[in-house]
Amino acid sequence: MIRYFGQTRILVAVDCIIFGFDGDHLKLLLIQRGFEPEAKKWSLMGGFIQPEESLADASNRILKELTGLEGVYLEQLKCFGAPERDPIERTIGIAYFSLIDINKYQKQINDKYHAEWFLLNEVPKLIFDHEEMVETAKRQLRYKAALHPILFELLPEKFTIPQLQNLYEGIYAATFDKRNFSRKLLSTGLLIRQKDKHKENSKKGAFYYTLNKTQYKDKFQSFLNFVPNPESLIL
Amino acid sequence: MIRYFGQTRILVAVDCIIFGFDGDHLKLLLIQRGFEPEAKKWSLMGGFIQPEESLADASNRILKELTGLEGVYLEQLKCFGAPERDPIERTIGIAYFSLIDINKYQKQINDKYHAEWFLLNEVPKLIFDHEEMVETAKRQLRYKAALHPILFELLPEKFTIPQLQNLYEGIYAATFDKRNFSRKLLSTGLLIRQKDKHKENSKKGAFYYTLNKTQYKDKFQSFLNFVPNPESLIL
DNA sequence: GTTTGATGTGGAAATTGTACACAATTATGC
DNA sequence: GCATAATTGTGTACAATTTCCACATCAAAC
Repeated sequence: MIRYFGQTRILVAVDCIIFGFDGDHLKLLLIQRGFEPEAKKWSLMGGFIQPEESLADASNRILKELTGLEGVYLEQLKCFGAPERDPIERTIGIAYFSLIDINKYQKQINDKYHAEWFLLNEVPKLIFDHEEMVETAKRQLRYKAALHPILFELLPEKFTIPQLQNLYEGIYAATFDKRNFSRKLLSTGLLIRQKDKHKENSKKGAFYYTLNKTQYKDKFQSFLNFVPNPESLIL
Repeated sequence: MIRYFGQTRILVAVDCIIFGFDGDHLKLLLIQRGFEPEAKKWSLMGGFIQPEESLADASNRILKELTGLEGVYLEQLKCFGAPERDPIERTIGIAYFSLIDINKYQKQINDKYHAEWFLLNEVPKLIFDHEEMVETAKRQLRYKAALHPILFELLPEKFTIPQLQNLYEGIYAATFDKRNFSRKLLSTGLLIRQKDKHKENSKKGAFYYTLNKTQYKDKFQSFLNFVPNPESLIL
């Protein structure tokens, strides 16, 4: 078999930053690393890419192996390649980020796997450069969510406008006027109002909405400017 | 030396998509590949990453070795990892894209290196998945230029508003109202009007402007909405 | 001094974004 | 059963931004 001569071959890993939303707070899914070095330390979901699999295949496989998740939102984020990022051996790390509805997967994650959800501002120390990856992912999430309806990936099928606002406010650590917020969201045509109400949070109850998936696909690439006064926020 | 056991190590290459603007048209810098396979075929600037260099170092080195360019705008674009993308041996390709002022580097590129500029819509067949890389880079350029003042990286130090508009119109294959365009650009505070005029294109001459670099750094991350009617454009 | 081709500028109308306050609902406790 | 309290849902006035549109200016070339 002919190969390129005189070049160094390197390990390539995929690391997944998995964000979830429990209705109140944004969370990050972490795992205790199962092998040395840094075994038992908290880490992103990661694994080496295999000879015959594409990057997307690898990230989906790793997500499935370590958490059981399948068919969730997964997007390539950035490639990290500092020579010393893994002390054992040079490894290129390709970061993917994923958005999921926590409740949908709560059980399987807790039961079968040793993954655990952490509040986004209570993330423990992570191995290698994983904290930098998380920071990059948070920035990307804030950036993209300001323009595109990406946050619906974090919500259950049925959700309320106050929940949605809660999510946006959490992500930008800001408060938005609810009249303007709901008008803006409704004007996108992305929401379909349901007949029933969510009654846990208030006596009056809040109408459920579902996502209009056709609109979602059509408008995903448009600039929708979900965030008011973006100049005043840190994206 | 301890290493990870039982994992496959892979070649990792960096490929640079280099855009230039000659005052009239957007162009792409290509090189004739110097080794087999596909020697003499047109290719992006690429090379394997070396054991001790970071990804950014590698892309800068490759740019310098193949074109002499240094200190230009360079941004990581995406990682391409289909198993069969290089027929000789599996190689991960990390694409970077770069924006330069053609005229500033015209001589050195032509003299010392075998690189050549192609009109963006007359790009020849490229090796491997390089055409896909170019398409991805074009999309990213259109996306980012709609929001951030990135296109100034393509212009010489002194430029005119009609040149600038020409560039935007080329990138979006659209025409913009020049009154609105110049008002919008001037309102950003990014432009400093010079005393002298560019006289080649008209009898009247057009004022030169330079970039206000302080404003440029400050506002680079803001959403500046350079593009009118973004809904009607393909980004 | 007339022609010509590109440059530079302003104002009206429409749209979008922002600020702001009060009524509706119903479980709860008295 | 009635007042309370917590949360939801909605409208209007004003400001800012975006869009649309047309004419005067300049200087080289003739």
